[in-house]
Amino acid sequence: MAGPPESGSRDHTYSRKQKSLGLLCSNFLGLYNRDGVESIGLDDAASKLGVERRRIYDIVNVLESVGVLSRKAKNQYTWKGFKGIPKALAVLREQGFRENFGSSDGSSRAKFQVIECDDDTNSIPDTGSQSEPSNSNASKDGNENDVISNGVLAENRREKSLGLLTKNFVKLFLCSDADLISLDEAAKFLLGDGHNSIVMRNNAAKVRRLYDIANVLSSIRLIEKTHQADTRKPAFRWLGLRERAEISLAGPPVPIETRKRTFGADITNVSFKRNKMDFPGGEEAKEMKLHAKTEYMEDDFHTGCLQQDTRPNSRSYQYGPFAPVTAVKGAMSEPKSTKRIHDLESLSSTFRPQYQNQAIKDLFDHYVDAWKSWYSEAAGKNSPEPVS
DNA sequence: GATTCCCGCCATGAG
DNA sequence: CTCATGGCGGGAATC
Repeated sequence: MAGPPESGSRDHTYSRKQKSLGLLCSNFLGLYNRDGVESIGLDDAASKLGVERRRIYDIVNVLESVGVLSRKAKNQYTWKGFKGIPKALAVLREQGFRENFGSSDGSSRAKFQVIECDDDTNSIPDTGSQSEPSNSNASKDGNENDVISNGVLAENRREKSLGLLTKNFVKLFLCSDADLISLDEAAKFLLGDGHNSIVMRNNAAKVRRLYDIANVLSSIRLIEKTHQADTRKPAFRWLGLRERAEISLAGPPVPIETRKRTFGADITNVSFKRNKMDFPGGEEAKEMKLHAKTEYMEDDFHTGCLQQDTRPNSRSYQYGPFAPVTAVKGAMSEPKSTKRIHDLESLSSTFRPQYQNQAIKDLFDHYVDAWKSWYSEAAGKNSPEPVS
């Protein structure tokens, strides 16, 4: 059973792309991105998609970082769908600013929270996500007996790399005005520092993770793989939530591979600095613009919002080289869910207090608004919006 | 030759 | 212990 599933045919067509994470992710979405789905079993996914679990972990980890999923229990994930993305992004953005992502501090060297990696001692004990300032497990020297042996610690332990890497990667886009980041730059930021030195070595090794992440995010269409216009250097372009709707609407199966630069018809692609980003360089390099890009979501909701699988026939996903595509946004034939809107009201008031930032608060209001119109438009669907 | 990145070994952690 | 999770990097397919 090991190895590729020999189809008993002269498969000179064997290609890695047929098994790429991106494609697998697309199939994954095709499988679960439809109404009624609310929980996902890893075994189920693995067997249905015909891959080993290991791969499912990869996908699920990055998807979770973007809010499409969330772990519920062992082997069980809660499906949130694309509608979970906006909130997740807002949170990431806030965190990003809270951290050092957007600071123009002269002596800021502590880039991200973790991930420094060097030759020796890989994987520094992560400082844990900044989920809550509550914990005070200062952990003095010596041995700290277990503190709160319930959950908290576990969560701390979790989130090692792929998930964290994904989050940081996304923050990079959200907290800067750059919509195009080259692979090199991203790697430099996520792996080490701008200091030219050792980093080079592990760089190559870690970059592999970047590819993994990029592939998954690409299939979600949050980003797109391209090249810098002038240089042929590979780069990632942030698409946010807009492209997605259009693509699926006009959505030909887009093989995720032949796309090279198919739709270069971007609107905001007019003039981007030909001189590389301001990332590399000296201390001044870290001056990312603080003006958050707020538009990355607003437009989306007006443009077409998030699409949901609405195929009446529930066509199955495919294993072939073609992405099944997450169907198109059609008309749901369900009665208006006025009730849903009501839920959102309370939902919003439930979440609102969480944000201290006025900006975020406003943003959130915007989402809620968008959600309302979206729901009343799409109606139907009986997934009980998982709170929190 | 350089990029891209799949495969799966095996460390680590939960139960 | 077993099983679930997921670093990590060798090395092969692609460019």
